[in-house]
Amino acid sequence: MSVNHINEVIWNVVSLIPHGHVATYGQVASLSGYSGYSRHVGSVLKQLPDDSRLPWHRVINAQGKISFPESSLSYERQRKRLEDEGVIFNGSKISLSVYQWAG
DNA sequence: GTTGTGACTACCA
DNA sequence: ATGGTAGCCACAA
Repeated sequence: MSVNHINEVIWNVVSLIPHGHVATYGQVASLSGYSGYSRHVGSVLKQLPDDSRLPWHRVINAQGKISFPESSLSYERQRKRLEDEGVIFNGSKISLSVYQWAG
């Protein structure tokens, strides 16, 4: 499979994450049909333009946290977007109830 | 071909 | 809970 295809399915899966919900990099990779490509998911999101309409902020790591240092601006940006959607944070971790959205 | 790197994970002490 | 470590896979030097 070409890399183009991988990116396309990843974009598609990310776009399907419902408002107010989140998915892990691993989940996105698996649902895209590319289990084990979690790191690549992060790579794809990193390359998105700032004006992208993709809900990249709904993708978090397996620890239920945002994959940015809490001191960073990126962290603040992602966290604010999630909280604006009603996602609850327990410290730096996200409430478990929002994990189930597919399957 | 090798090495280092990353918005990752699972496992183990 | 937390830090270290070893897999993981694509990509750029």
